[in-house]
Amino acid sequence: MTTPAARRLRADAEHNTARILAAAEEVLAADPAASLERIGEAAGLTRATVHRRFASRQALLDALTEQLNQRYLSALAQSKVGNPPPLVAFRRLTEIVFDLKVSHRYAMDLVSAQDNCRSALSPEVAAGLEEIFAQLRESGEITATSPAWCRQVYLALLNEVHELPDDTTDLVEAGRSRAELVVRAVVGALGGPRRHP
Amino acid sequence: MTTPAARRLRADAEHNTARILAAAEEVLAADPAASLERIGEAAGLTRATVHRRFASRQALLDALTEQLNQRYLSALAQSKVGNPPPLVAFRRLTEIVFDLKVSHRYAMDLVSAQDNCRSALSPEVAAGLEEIFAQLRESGEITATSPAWCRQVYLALLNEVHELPDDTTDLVEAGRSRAELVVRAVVGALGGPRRHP
DNA sequence: CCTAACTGATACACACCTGTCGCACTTACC
DNA sequence: GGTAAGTGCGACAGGTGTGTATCAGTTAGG
Repeated sequence: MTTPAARRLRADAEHNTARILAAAEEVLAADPAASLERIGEAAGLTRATVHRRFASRQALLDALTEQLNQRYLSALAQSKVGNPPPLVAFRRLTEIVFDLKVSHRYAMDLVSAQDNCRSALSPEVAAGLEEIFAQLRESGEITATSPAWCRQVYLALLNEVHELPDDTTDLVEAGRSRAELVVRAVVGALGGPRRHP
Repeated sequence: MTTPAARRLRADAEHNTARILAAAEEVLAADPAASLERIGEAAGLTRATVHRRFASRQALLDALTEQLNQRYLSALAQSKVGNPPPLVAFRRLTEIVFDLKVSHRYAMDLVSAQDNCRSALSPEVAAGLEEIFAQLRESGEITATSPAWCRQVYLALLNEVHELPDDTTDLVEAGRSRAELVVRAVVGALGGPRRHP
């Protein structure tokens, strides 16, 4: 419903909707309470045009979350090409999603922030993540069983690594990328080498 | 500066400031954009009175963060009585802070949400946490070295456990409290039994 | 090239929040 | 019990964001 698509938009109009979404992501990441005026300005458009593409502020936000869910799905698909071992797939996914975190910070916060015990994460994405963690568990990488717990820990640590200051002493220690740091932390948090006898 | 204290308030007035703070926590936790009117209403007071106690909305928010920082300090002190081993102190701290998370959810989000790479967490609290993690590292419980990383991972996982749905399958598995779950996850994430050779 | 689609500009109505008064009334506290 | 402090009520001014509408000008696309 976010994209009525009753009739196809003209090419430039469709291009502008993309610019609005990009501008919204950029502006709202800096200030979640930014007005539609500032978003339009950042997109090089007028507030009126923003309203023409998105009936309300909420509609714009919904479009942002939908866009992010699409990229999530794409990331999940990409991580599974070639049927790699679970840990490799997980690492691939983390690298892609980490880039998403950089370019879609606000949308990710929006999706994670549930209003009433309800996450905006699409069921398909949730299922994809659940599958990843199920495979990690089957191959003995983790021991945690609750899909919700695995998912939340993953997204939370991803978030923290992204907001980590630039004195990356821990990264130097590990000598790897930030994605690798996330993978290790998540695996550790979810019971890597099971420690309770 | 949050509490001018030029002259002591009358007893009932001071009592009302506490009610305002409590109401603010409750209302803002449900809706971070709630108006001062609704906060006053929840406190059984008028908006005018809220303005009398707190010059501006920002002043009220500052008072909330200051209050939370005080409770943080208290929690840190409580966790260290009797000079327990680091892991025990850490577990105690987690239990207390977990209760804080329940009763001061909005304030904790407020403190964690840095506006410009700047956390509202008081330096004293940050130092206290750093000390805890330093002791955990010295006793071999964790391997991570960056204080910021440890702190962020800790608060993030605490947050996720709190927002965990009620189907606590993982808790049943562990057979322990939620605080115990946090402790294990944090220790695991921060390199419990060091895994890289 | 010509029409339909799209945009910019502007204005309006509406709603909400903030901050500040002033005044009558109630309450705490010496 | 009397005084000063505190509160409720109402009102006002100022600001900001939202959503809608109109109209003239520009651009895409058959």
